[in-house]
Amino acid sequence: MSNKKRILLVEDDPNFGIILRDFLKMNEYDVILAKNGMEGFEKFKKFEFNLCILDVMMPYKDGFTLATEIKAISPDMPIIFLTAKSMKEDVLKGYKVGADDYLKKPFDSDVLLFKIKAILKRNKLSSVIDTEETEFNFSSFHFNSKLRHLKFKNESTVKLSPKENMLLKLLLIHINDLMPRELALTRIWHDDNYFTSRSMDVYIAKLRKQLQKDPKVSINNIHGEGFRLIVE
Amino acid sequence: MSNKKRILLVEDDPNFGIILRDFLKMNEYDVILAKNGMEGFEKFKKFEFNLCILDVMMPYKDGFTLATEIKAISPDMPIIFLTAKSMKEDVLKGYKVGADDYLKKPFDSDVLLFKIKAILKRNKLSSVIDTEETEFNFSSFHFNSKLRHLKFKNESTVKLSPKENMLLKLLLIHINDLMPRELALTRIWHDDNYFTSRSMDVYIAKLRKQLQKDPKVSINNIHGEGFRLIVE
DNA sequence: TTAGTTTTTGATTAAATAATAAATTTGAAG
DNA sequence: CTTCAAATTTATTATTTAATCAAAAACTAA
Repeated sequence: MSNKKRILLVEDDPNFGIILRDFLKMNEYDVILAKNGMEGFEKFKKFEFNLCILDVMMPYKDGFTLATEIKAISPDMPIIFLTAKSMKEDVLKGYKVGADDYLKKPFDSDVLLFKIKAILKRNKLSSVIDTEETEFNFSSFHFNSKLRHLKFKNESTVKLSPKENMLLKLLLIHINDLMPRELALTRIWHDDNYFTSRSMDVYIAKLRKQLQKDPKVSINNIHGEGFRLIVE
Repeated sequence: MSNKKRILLVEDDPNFGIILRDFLKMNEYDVILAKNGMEGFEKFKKFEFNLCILDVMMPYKDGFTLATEIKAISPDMPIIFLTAKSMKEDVLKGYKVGADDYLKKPFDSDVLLFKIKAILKRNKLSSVIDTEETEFNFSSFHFNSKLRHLKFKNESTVKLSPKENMLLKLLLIHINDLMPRELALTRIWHDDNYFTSRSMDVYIAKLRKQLQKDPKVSINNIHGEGFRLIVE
């Protein structure tokens, strides 16, 4: 499992975009590149990111508009803008939209790396007190996703691995409803291929082993679609 | 009582310093102006601030040195550097020292206001996990983090080293809950790499040795996440 | 300076987690 | 009913993270 930080890079100049993507990859980041605001927003919704680097001037949808849409979904998503211009209006507009930082092209790549590091560092810390739901009760189970603990009735607590934990959480968010395969694969494995799909099946099996303690709880497969956590 | 945010402004050019101070005051900030690094550090120790704005090039003590001293006392104090130069080395040095942002003179005052606003906003959150508490009682232990004393029942008091002390305090703030590795590494070691992480493990072992006196107290690892001080 | 303490470093071992492979079973479509 | 893709399961291997230990280095106070 890689716990590299994940960056969404949206840049319409293909040459610059690809070289920047490769540079960031060399520095231990997982990077998804999109070539305009439209595509960037699709990628943003599909995968999970720790940081977005957005070019300001792009066809179809500019960086500011995209940033606004991203912030509507994830208000705390850190955003760095890249721009050729450095006009006051643009800088201010960027800060209004909630930019964490600003880089004027051409920029020094080491400076970019430091900005990324600094921003990710403070975001990690603020997540300590984040408001995300961590406690779930369903049937006779109690589940704490921060501590990765699953407890059945008054039996001793079972520790879940990170992947088991995330998968159970995703299933619970969709409780009694379809949790699409694709969703888990893109959110947890950040990829959707034969092997990650097999891997996910292994984890479904592991969760089933835990959940079968309670006859009222089960994970159903919906052939070709995904899974459903059923609680009577 | 005024709940204005308090800013320490350190700037050696008196004309520029005074006009900047007045501009910030007009914008509802309480500003203390110091005219060099030496005086800035005195003022910093004397008063309490929410943000520091430091000129880089100053006589007696430059901005970087001052920032380092400030960070030694208040690791989370937000700092904005002002500089005439915008050389790569300076920018990088600033980020290494822990700058939150950087402004090249001459800068636009509205941009500065936005940066201040953005930085104070995100720092408000992280201050939630700051605590002034110095006395902790847990199970049969009594811990005084100011004196760095740990006492078990009526055994003689054990003196903790500074690092042991800070680590125990962080664990206690998160008692029975996850204390993320990264939190301790950034708060105590100010860096997050292989070696600081090893060092932290050594200190966890040292604390465990002390805490094992009480069977009701233990430090659990949560693989890949951090540690948990458990008190039954 | 020196002795004592604290901290870092680096190697080694152990434990936890994840990926992969393969054999088998299930389900849907024609 | 047959066939093929999808899902399940178990076993094995690989990777990542943590614990431990001891020596070296850095620091501190007399």
